[in-house]
Amino acid sequence: MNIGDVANQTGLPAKTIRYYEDIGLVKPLRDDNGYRRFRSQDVHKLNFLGRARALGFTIEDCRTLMALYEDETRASADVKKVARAHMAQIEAKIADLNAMRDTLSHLIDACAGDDRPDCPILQDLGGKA
Amino acid sequence: MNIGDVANQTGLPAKTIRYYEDIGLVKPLRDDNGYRRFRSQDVHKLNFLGRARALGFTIEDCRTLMALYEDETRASADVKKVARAHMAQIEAKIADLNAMRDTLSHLIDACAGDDRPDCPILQDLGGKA
DNA sequence: ATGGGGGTTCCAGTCACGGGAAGGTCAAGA
DNA sequence: TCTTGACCTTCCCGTGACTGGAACCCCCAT
Repeated sequence: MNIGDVANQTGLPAKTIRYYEDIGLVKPLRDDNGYRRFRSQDVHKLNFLGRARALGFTIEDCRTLMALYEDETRASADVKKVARAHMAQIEAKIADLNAMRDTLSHLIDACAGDDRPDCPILQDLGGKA
Repeated sequence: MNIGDVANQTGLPAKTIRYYEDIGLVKPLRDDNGYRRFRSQDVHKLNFLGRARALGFTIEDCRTLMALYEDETRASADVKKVARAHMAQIEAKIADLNAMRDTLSHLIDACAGDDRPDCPILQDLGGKA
């Protein structure tokens, strides 16, 4: 399979696939004309990567997870540890965003949103007073 | 005030303050020795920027908000519009993160986390089967 | 004169790609 | 056979909002 077919199958942009090769996540073969030739195991890896990325894992996490995936003697505890650390990050981010949303929500509610200049949003940003 | 004092007062790193000058958000004066000299209005602006950034507004949003802040003839509707657009982005991100968290949570719960290799997390990433 | 704690500029790196240029390759149709 | 157009290749730059670090200047106290 050429890169375009793989892009179609996996839903990953060709650019992304080339990038993943660049950083050593996949190692497709090469045809005589220089085109990348992807075996089914390459496609499988790319699907794995796509799913892991969709769950928000960093590339480095993906590298780790892939290594565990291919290591038959892994301990599931190691996988779980990576996943838990990642979930902690996600939850921290959610908490941050929720705080922002709450503040913004209050400010937006308090703002008339008409053609007059008075604006509690700007007042707050300007240091309240 | 020199940049270090301003950094202390605003809580912004000196690097960030220089960056903000670079991109034209603040325009401190210069002493003869080349040092930046910040007036109180500069400090005020930087505090404004710090708060806006803490609410997650992009730098471009900050630029817009600052312009509105300094425009006495602004309409609060314009401010509200910016804030609402930003809140929509935040909510979209929260939704994404919640979806990830839910999926991750399930997978983590299903994983024994012991020294055996069987792992539903990797199974899922590998395409379930 | 020396030391230390300011300040300055500029360059490179972050993260995970995306855009676009310049050019090679291939299969199909006129 | 020639040409068209859809592929593919590499390479370099840009993204956002900084952060780290090098190399250097300035000022005050000892």
